[in-house]
Amino acid sequence: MARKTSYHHGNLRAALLKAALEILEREGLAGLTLRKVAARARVSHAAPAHHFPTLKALETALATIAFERFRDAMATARAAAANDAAAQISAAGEGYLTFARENPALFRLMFVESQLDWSDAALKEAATASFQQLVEITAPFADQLGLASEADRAELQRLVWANAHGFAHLYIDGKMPADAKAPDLARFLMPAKSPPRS
Amino acid sequence: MARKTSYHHGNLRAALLKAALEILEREGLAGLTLRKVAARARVSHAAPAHHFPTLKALETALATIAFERFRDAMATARAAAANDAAAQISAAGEGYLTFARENPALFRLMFVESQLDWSDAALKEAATASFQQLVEITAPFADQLGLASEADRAELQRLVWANAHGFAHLYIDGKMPADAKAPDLARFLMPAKSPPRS
DNA sequence: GCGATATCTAGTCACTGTCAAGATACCGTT
DNA sequence: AACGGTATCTTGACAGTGACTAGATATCGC
Repeated sequence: MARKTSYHHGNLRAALLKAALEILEREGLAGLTLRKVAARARVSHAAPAHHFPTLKALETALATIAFERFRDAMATARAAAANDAAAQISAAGEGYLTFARENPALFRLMFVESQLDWSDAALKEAATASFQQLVEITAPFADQLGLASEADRAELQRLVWANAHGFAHLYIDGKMPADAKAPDLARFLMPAKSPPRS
Repeated sequence: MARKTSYHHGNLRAALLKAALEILEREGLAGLTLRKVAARARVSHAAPAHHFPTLKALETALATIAFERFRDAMATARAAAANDAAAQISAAGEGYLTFARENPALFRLMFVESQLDWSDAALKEAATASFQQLVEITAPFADQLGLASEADRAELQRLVWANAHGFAHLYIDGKMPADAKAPDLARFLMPAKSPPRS
């Protein structure tokens, strides 16, 4: 129950996270400060300390939420796509990019290692669950390409991830035209199905 | 002439850049502050202002230097490789990754758009020269793959870049095992020459 | 109902980037 | 050769930051 009476907020932790997400969206990663978060939650500058002892702790909690949304974005895109290896690869890539495009500040926060506390169990779990999406779609893709050895399958795994991750980064850094689409790996790797010969 | 006499430094601008690069290497991007740079150059905290009116200006100058080294890293790797499309693609990717691995803080600085002044001509030129390396190697690669349309060639271009960029980012963020190698695009896209069938 | 504890406020500290004012050395003109 | 203008550097200040301490207030267990 959010109480207006005073002093005790009711659910300050949630309110701080909400305020932080709003600031992140409006001002970007550089604009995120503990004091602004506190002010936006109508609370003194030292109030967050009890819920998030340090800025890094707040950012870690934010990243955990972000990884959950990130996973959902990929899962939603996959669910809307056909259930074959190529379509799933493309869909997951789309989900990856969509999340980055709609939440550039969050995306950056998630992937600047030194800024987060990776000893936090919740963060590790959320991140692992996200990346698991990529593992799931790569296996049938590798089968279809006839990759047998673990080394080859691992390399394909890295390729799938690097492609999605790299394009997302380049896109939010303004290095790609606004209407550029993510490279479709399936299209290049499975020429038998849809050869890029235009 | 670096003069020790006092007051006038001699070549403070260069000394500041040198100090900044050292701090970047030792303490990472978050540890880079104007005051630390000034202190390391044995100069008062406001001395940098005349050479770099703002922190962003210093970072822009650093990024310009970084892009030049970045281009050199790729050029060196390419020069040491065979002169065929596949080898050049792999070599450029190696150079890309090597630079990121050896200069993670610089690499991050180069690719956080909001932190740099992209209206700066020198920065834009250095960055363009770097990316030109990728354009050069992609053309013969596209020829060899039989890609004719501009759309297909552009998509291959994005794929080459995204793969290198994404792997580099994931690597310096600790998302890849220390001994992981960058995915070899040529190996996957030209199965006739070296099929990944292990 | 009452005390222990969780939660929040107020004040402070060192550090940051930036600005203003003044001191010092250099450089071109005469 | 001297002198004035200018570029360079120092000192001092200000607001904003994360983090810490001490104290005020509300909630919860008993």
